[in-house]
Amino acid sequence: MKIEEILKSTVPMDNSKKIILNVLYTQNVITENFNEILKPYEISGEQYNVLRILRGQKGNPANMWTIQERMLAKTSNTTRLVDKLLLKELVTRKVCPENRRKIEVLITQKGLEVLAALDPKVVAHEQFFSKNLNSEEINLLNQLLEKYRNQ
Amino acid sequence: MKIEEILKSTVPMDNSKKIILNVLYTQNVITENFNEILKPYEISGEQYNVLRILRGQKGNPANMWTIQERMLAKTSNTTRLVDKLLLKELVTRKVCPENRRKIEVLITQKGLEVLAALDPKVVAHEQFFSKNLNSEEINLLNQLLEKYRNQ
DNA sequence: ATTTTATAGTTGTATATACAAATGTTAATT
DNA sequence: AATTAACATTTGTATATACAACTATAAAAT
Repeated sequence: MKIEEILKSTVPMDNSKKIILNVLYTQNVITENFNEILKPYEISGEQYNVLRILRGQKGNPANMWTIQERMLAKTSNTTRLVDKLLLKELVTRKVCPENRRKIEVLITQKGLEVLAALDPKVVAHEQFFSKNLNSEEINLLNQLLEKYRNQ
Repeated sequence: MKIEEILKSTVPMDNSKKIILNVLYTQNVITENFNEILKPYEISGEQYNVLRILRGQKGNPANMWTIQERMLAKTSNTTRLVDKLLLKELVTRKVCPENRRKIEVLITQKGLEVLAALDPKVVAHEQFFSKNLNSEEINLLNQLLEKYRNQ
């Protein structure tokens, strides 16, 4: 469905505006769909993101700055996201002995199990949308988005 | 910059995952940039969205459902967005005389002035990113995004 | 006419986001 | 050694988002 129909626009839209609206709306569709997957596990998208970063550390602890740096939304509050994950016992947190300003965050076995349960659903989610495009179009879309946001 | 570099991914990513991350990250970049434009006017992106919908009504009042329907994020709470706009005297709100369940929301002169002041900045914002693409690529990107999210 | 169902919007609560200020620690400067 | 600056994280506050429950009104069914 075209973006003008979705937003019930009465006037024709500039293509530059259309891209903005298409990106924002597509993000909404992806995120809503993904939140449905996460709902049974009672974690938010950003909390999932933190868990993925921690698993990617392969046993090494991550400090707050490392997590922040690898997150999609750089402005989100890592301390409080980790707080929530701690309450659910999906991560551990301790002060770094070498540098007491730093915090060492690690994913727990329980956290790894949640991710493992989610893995196939996440892959299915990724393919749910991209199945509408052939592999050439998928590459092209990635390239165009990367080119688009280059300032 | 490629999405893997931005998120400092250590492992190569599936192209389907890349699209998701590219869309989410591009949305973040666009939104952060746009929030900078709105900041001096002390309205949020969603509040701006409501004002645009109301201006598009060309003097006719919009009820809550109409506004909701035309918003990007369908889940946002229209009542409270309108509350905020009312406090700033950018809109008026009254009960519809024909159907007392409905609310008639109208943009005020002050609201129209805020939009008029923003108009050139919004156009510049739209072109700031799309200038990286030629008109053919712009069309293609719109088409691919629309095709991508078709379920 | 009364009850039921549908519609339109509001309110409550928990969580998330944005941004500035504050805290504690380490490193650099005088 | 004491002061200043830089760094890493936390806390406070206002606003926004998600989602369910609630209220009020109108329309439909009995």
